[in-house]
This record gives sequence, C-alpha cells and structure tokens, in this order.
Amino acid sequence: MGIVSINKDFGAPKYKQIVSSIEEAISNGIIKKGDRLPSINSIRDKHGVSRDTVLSAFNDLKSRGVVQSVAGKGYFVSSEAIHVKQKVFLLFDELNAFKEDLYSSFLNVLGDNIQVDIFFHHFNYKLFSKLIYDNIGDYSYYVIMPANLKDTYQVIRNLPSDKVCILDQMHQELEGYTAIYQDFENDIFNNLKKGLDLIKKYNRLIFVFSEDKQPPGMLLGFLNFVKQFKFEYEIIDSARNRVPESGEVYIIPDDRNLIRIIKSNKQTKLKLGRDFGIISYNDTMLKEIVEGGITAISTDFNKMGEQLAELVTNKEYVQIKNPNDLIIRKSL
Amino acid sequence: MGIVSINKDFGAPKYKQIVSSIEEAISNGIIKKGDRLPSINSIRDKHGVSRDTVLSAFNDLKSRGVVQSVAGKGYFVSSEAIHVKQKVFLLFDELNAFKEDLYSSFLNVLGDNIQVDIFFHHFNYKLFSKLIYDNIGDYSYYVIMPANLKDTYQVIRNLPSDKVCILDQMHQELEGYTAIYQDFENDIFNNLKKGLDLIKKYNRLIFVFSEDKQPPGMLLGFLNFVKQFKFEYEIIDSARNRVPESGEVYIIPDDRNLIRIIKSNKQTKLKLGRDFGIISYNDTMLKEIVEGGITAISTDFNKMGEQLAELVTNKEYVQIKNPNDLIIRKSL
DNA sequence: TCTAATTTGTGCGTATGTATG
DNA sequence: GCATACATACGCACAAATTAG
Repeated sequence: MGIVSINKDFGAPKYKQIVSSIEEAISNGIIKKGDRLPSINSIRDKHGVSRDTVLSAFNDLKSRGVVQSVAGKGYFVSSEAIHVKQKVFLLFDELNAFKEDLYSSFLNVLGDNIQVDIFFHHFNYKLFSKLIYDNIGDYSYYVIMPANLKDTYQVIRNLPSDKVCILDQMHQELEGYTAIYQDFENDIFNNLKKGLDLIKKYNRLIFVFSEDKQPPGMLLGFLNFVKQFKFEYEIIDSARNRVPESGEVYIIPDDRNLIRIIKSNKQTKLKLGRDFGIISYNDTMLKEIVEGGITAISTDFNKMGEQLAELVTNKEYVQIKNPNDLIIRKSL
Repeated sequence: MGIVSINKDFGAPKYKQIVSSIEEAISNGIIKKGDRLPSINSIRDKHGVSRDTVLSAFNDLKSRGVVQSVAGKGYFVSSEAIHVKQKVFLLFDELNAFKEDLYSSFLNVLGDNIQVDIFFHHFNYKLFSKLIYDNIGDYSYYVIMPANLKDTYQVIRNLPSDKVCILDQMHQELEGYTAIYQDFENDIFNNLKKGLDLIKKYNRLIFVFSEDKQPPGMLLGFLNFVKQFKFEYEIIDSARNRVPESGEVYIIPDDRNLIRIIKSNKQTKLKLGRDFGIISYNDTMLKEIVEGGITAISTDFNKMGEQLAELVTNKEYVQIKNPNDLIIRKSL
C-alpha cells in the first residue's frame, strides 16, 4: 500500500486528497521527519492523475513548511507539526439539560481548531441511520450515543472503527469499539446499596421507568437490588396522576416525572425526606436547591466530556467506565 | 439512456421533471451516494433546455441535501434520502436548558420530512461567520439567533433574505428580515411594573447583568423602571460571593447566578419571598418547584418554537414579537 | 510555467403564463 | 379589463475552480 490514496472522498479535489493522505501518514507515524516522499512522477503513474495535480499538492505542503524540496532529489518531510483541522461528528439522542455540562466541558478541553457538529436522532432508527450514512467520510472522529436503539452495529460498522467512540450506553454488539459508558446495571445497584441506610427508612420502592427512554440495565440493577434486600416495589412508566404516599421512595430518571411527583405532593401533608423519598437521576445545578436538595444518582458529565475530548485528540483505543455516584441530599 | 428525462409529464415544469427523474434514478439504485451527476451543460445540450433550468433543478436538490456541488468538478449525490423535502439550518448561541422547549416544540410542529441541523456559535463572531459561510446554499431555510453579536448583517446578507428568520434578539441592522423576537426593553419594564405591588415590599433592586450574555435592552428596561418608580438599585455582573440582605430584590437572568444566590442565602436567616426577593429570567420546569417556586419573567419558548415551525413551512414575511409574561411565584 | 478545456457560480436582461386583486 | 407579483424558462457573459497536457 502506498502512502497516497485518492478517491476515498468523492467531493474533495484530488490535490487536497493527496495533501490529506500525506498528512495522515505523518500523523500516524508511517513517514517521519527526513523521510522522502514518493516522487511526483511515481504518484502520477500510480494514481493516473496529472503531474500538476501532484505538484499543487506538494506546493501546498511546502508552503506550510511540512515538506521541503531538493532539486534533483525529491521532497522530504521537514516538520511533523501538521495542524490537521479536525471535525468531530457528535450524535446525541435528544437535547436536554444535563447534556449542557457534557458538551461544554467537551468543548473546553478540545482546542479552538477542532470543529464539533451536533446531531440528534430522537430515538428514531431511520434518522440515526441516515445521519450516519450521510456523513461517512466527512469527519475525523465520530462520537455516537446510541441510547437504546437496537442493531446500531449494522450502521456503525460502516465507519472506520478507529475513529468511533460510543458514548453513554454500551451494547454487546458494539463491544469492539472505543467507548465511554455507564454501567447502568451495577451503578444503580451499588448506589442504591450505598444509600441503603436511608432507603430503609421507607418500605416501598417505586421505579418510574420508561422502556423507550431509559436503558434496560437500569431496570435489571433495580430488580437485583429489591430482590437482594427484599424490598416491596412497583414499576410505573409515568408519574402522571401519581400522588406519593407515606413510606414510598421514588426512583425517577426523567425530570418531567420528578416535577410531577413534587407538584402532586403539594396536595398532601407529606414531607419529602421524612414521609417519602426521592432519588433522581442525572444531576443538574438546579437539583442542588430544589426542595432543599434532591438526592441523585448521577454520572459525572463534566468528566465524561473531558475524557471524550482526550480520546478525540489522542485516538486511544479504550473502554472507559465513567464514574457514577450517589449524591445524597435532603430528599432521601 | 441518460439519467435525466424530460417531457414525460407535460404538466410539470421542466426543472421539476429533472428533479424527479434524478430522484427516481436514486431510488432505483441507478445512481448511488458519491456518484457524479451529468454536468449542467451536458443536460442542457442533450435535452435542449436552458442552463438556468438545469441549475434550478440542481439547486432544489442541493438545498434538500440530496446532492452537493464542487466547483470545477460537478454535482455529486450526497444522500439517498430523497424524501427530505426541506433542510433547516438552525444556529443557536449556546446549548442550555430552556432551548429544550423551543427546539422540541419546533420539531413537533414541523413534519417528518423536514430535517433540522443545529449549530452553536458560542458568542464567537468568527465561528458565527464561518458557520454561515460554510453552509450558504445548502439549506432551504436559515434560522439564526445572533444573540448580542455585532455586525451580523455583514454575514447574514449573503443569505437569500426570503429564507432567513432572526430569532430572539433583534438588531436595527437586521430590521428587514423575518423575525420572531423578544422586546427585552419593554418586556422587562412592563413585567416589573406588573409585579410592582410585590416589588414594593422591598426597597432595593439588584440586577445581575453581564454584558457578554444578556441583551442591552434588558438593562435599558431595568433602568427605565427604577428611574420611573424611584427605586434604589445596583448592577452587578456576577452573584459570586454575594450574600442577600434584607429588603433586596434580585433580578437574575442567568441560572448559575440564581443558584449562587439561593445557596449563599443558606448562611443567613432570611426567608425568600419575605425578607428578600428573586425574579428570574427564562422559565424552566424546575423553577416551578425550586424553593417553593421562583418568580420568572419569561417568554413562551413553546410558542416561539411553534411559530417558527409555521414560518419555515409557509415562508411568510413577518416580524413577530413573542409573548412575554411575569410568572408570579413565592420568591417575590 | 503556460495554455486550454471543462465545470460550477453569479449576475443581468428578457419573455411568458398564471394567479390575484 | 387592467395592473401587479410571482414562478418558470431562456440567453448571454464572465469569474473561479479543477484538471490535463
């Protein structure tokens, strides 16, 4: 295989494709400072392009100080400092408050010369698939939050696997990819266990769980917990029209349901954190002060954003479990 | 046989026949993503139509994201999703909680066959400018939130003015454009006036105003109010290290400062809504329940999203002042 | 390095049919 | 019947990008 490749990217001019394939070879360490580039004529013959096309590519690199030419000898790499402008494809499920932290810490750690484009699939497989197919080859890195969509591997495998990072929810079929994920099953189990003493004040756990939005691991972890510690429990998919009763603890991943419960409790005389409890999911600033503080099981979205930025810049192959913690406040 | 055929359908305009024959070729798999379309001139010669006719057909496909053009090379199929009838370019300032309502009601009213791409300029003029220049001609409608960036007209005037809507903050230089805006100066004045009886319980107004993020009209409206009703006042740019004192009312556009004030008040014995007051800006769900309810001056973001969707589908030329209201809760 | 061919991008002028009031 | 606006269609000219020889 040669260093240069042309016609991977249909839209780009040929000379730019030559430039970027050489830049890539340098950044991957295939060619190093002092190495000779293939001659102009050899590239012309091998790829069937005009001599001028190769020349304009080399001139581009030369004007930027990446290569130097020596008459009668050839072109040589003179600097490995290529400022490849990176573009990152960031595919979220939906827009919501706690992505603010993730996104802004991601951008802060990334440099200014990296462009990030955001997309949302809204839990719609066809849209998910279209967004990825339409953008194959256009980005230097793909960050994908598959949420609980199934069969995403069928789409994702069309991307270069060294340029993909799976975010938040991990699926078996995607095991081979770089990922920053939450281990929902163990996290909810361990964090409930961590709050066991406080939960024991109550006698009944209500999990507000929607199959469409929440990951299945959450449910499994919850069920493990109630079985192991022999709690009475109930699973409901919405808190609409639900009025809390004494001795109940609500575990609420979705903020709309959180508000429903708190508002409907205004009718009762129950005191939150004494007569009934709430454990929320995904911490946001406002939860620090709502009703004196809402207890939350939450991953550290700032940390997730920072680590993601490091992955994008360093292109390591790793699977990172993002830390998750129980933040105890007055609602429990 | 060529890909394009004209005069099968005598009723339809020629450019639309070209569009649909290309769509048909894509859906039949005759041309695929990455393939080059016949050149404009070749279609003109082959079918004896004007160059302009072919061009308007290609522009239609381009604005829908089906094809992309590369100057000097040709038109290339970039997406096989031919059911997308419109693509909308949506440029926000930053990602934050209340945009959730705006965005989701916008999408709900828009049909399924309209694709929306979101971008953020982060109050950075160079980024703002680059994002627009990079996407000229690629969308059928441009929704732009200039925030308080200056000289945006220099960039925006390069877009077709009938395909642009200015969102939220209006500037004099952008007066000619379709817009859904807030009249910050009058809204803050009128809403403070509406809450006058409650504000009168206190004797000093503190406005937490940052020039970088908040629109200048807000400050003007506030100053009009304190002058007309002879309130003592103070303007600070951050609530960091600020501890509320008795008799103060805080007007707080930014949620981080809101939280700072509420948290720092835990040190004091002051009761919110009696000893000191808070008026927040931009209502979100959680403000209904924070500290028993935070009073907010807020525009109706759901309404804004709905009206925006109507504008995009009907392409009317209007300037709409989005309704704004004082939502009185216990914090005042 | 120069010239040429091809292609897109843009602007201007003109003409025709259709819908609207 | 008349005036106006709009979409459609055509022709021409020139600029800029790409590629080839």
